[in-house]
Amino acid sequence: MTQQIELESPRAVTLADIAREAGTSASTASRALSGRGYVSPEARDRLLAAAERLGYVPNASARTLKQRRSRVIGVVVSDLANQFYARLAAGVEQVLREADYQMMVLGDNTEDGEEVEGARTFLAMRAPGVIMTPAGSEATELLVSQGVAVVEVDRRLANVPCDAVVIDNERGAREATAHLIELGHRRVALLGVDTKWTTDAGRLRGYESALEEAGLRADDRLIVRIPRHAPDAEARIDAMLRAEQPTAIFATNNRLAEQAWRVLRQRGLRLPHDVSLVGFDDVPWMSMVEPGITAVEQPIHELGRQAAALLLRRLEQPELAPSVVRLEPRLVVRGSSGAR
Amino acid sequence: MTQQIELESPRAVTLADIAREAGTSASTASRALSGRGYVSPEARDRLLAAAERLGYVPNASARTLKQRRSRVIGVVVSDLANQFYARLAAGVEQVLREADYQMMVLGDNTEDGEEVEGARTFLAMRAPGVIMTPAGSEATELLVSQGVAVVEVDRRLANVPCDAVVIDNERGAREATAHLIELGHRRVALLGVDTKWTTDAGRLRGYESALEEAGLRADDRLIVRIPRHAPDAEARIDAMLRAEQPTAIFATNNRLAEQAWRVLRQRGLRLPHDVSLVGFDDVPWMSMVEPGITAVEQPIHELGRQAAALLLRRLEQPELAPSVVRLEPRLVVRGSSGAR
DNA sequence: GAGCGAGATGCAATCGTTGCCACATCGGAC
DNA sequence: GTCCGATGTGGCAACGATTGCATCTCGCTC
Repeated sequence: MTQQIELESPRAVTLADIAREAGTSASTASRALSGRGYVSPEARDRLLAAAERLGYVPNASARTLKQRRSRVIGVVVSDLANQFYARLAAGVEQVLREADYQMMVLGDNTEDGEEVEGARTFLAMRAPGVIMTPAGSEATELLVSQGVAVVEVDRRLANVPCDAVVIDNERGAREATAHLIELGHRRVALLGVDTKWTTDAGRLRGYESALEEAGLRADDRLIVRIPRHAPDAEARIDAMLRAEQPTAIFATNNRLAEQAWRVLRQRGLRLPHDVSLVGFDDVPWMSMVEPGITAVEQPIHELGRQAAALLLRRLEQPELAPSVVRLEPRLVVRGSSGAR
Repeated sequence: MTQQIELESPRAVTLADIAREAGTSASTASRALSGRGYVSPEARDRLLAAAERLGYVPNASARTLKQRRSRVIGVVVSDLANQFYARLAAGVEQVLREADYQMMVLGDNTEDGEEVEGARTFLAMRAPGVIMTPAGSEATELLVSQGVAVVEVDRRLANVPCDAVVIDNERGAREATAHLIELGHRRVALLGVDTKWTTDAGRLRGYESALEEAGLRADDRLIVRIPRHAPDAEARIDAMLRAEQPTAIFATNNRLAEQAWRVLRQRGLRLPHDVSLVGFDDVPWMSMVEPGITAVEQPIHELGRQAAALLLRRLEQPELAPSVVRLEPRLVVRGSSGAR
């Protein structure tokens, strides 16, 4: 209870301290603790004991400075509060941790400049690699030009060669749309994001190709592209519903699905009786609401794990040709999609 | 298209490089870029231009090594994939970013040792401060003993004095329980976590005191304490429901609420007709299911923001007495709680 | 015209770790 | 008895930014 708290933070224990304690030089201490180079068993034991006794914690900055690269992997996601990105980050962390790397997350690259800012931060820290869900190509290019390994995940935007892990968006969207068409729907609205991301493009393509296969024409008025963070997203969805009277909606991400769902509820429209709804990206609430929401399930955790694994592989073999891993989504049919 | 990619990563630009470029010494370059000390306007301009031209990125490790502290704040949360922690981290990041600090998240301190491991990582990086939702007291104590500022958030576990930001759990739980009692419930079950965390203790206390105020006795058989990550959580809840036939359930976190909800649905029990349900921590699905779940809403984002703000304050004024900020929760009544 | 302080700059040391190099020792091979 | 390779160890110079101190030049004051 009368525990004495040191107000002056004691200067941290250094290699020199434990070397002195064990009666060796700092070089030998370094070798003993890092396991590189020759050290006699006796010296090693003494040094390890001394390190333990003094509570030695190696100074990461000094090591990074000397070795010119750290063990911190940068991770940039668009929005940590969105379950998609949070689960992705969790997957990445698992694998990195096993390989004894640290993960440094920047959780919000919504504003364009921030992403480049983040890249600069990772350069400053001499991170050997960065994993990101890119918002633009600039950051990736900067990093790659400085010799940092980059893995793009979920979408691809870079104009320079780099590894990537993505979902087969086109196929997922095609299956979702085909499912609605099979149920008899002919007026299927698409809610998309107004970006140049490959996710959106792929999902749009899948939608269009499903229509085409069924001999239907895509109708531009049924396609709503909403900017990220648009405050009037729900109003736009509502307006389209009123104007176009689609019999089904395909929402291409979990946010849009939620917004569409809220609009439908507010309007008193019944799922699937009045309108059918299919989402892309299955999140927990979709299996909890009544009826459940039919959705394209993505292996998000695996997406993160693979991205980390790919990055680690590249760090070991920098000369490898860039590879793109494509993971398959899966349509989960629930009650929100019904026959017309 | 024929873009040449440098395979040998060019050694990064250093202060010495831009000093040479501008015809000054490295010292002057340092002063110009950091804004500390005298530099003539002309020299400054030349140096800034040179830095810009060469794409200078300061080496964070060198700076940290020399200054003996970094600008990285460690953040440790229990489970990034849980919306509670993800939103907390998002709040923290916002404030840190404004103050030009980096956030380093460790997203999973479920296993006891990992937390201490994380603390060691932050020590190695010479992080000036750490924010965490502690799982044990060891990590905090280690950090504090080494002069690192620590803010505990959501719960308090340390045996050493440190700042904290918490929710008034007792009050939230009391209100939730009182609400059920007012509706006529006499057999209110409590689903808690089997830990020594102050969150659980506070919520349990609130529950008990509400019962007491109403002249009721807490019945141990109605109190289920489930270990974190117990695989049989739903089975236990189910067993208690069958054995004790409570008329209402108070689930003290969002996971337990979800699990209870699933059990009720599976059993075909109707909310609130057969059983009432109130949760602690309002997450999106609770307002989406039908009926909506009555829940104690916590200002999570604010919790994160305050924790970061408190940490920043302490970094500026290390001598300040530790303070504990208590934020107020709010009961949101929805359809899942009804009259007995 | 001596003295002083503000303005501006560079030198050199330092932060803690690593790794190259030189040196020492010893057993064994020729 | 050399010579050699395998072991072990310590010295020393980096890595790149910062900073206390010394230095130097002005412009002023008295």
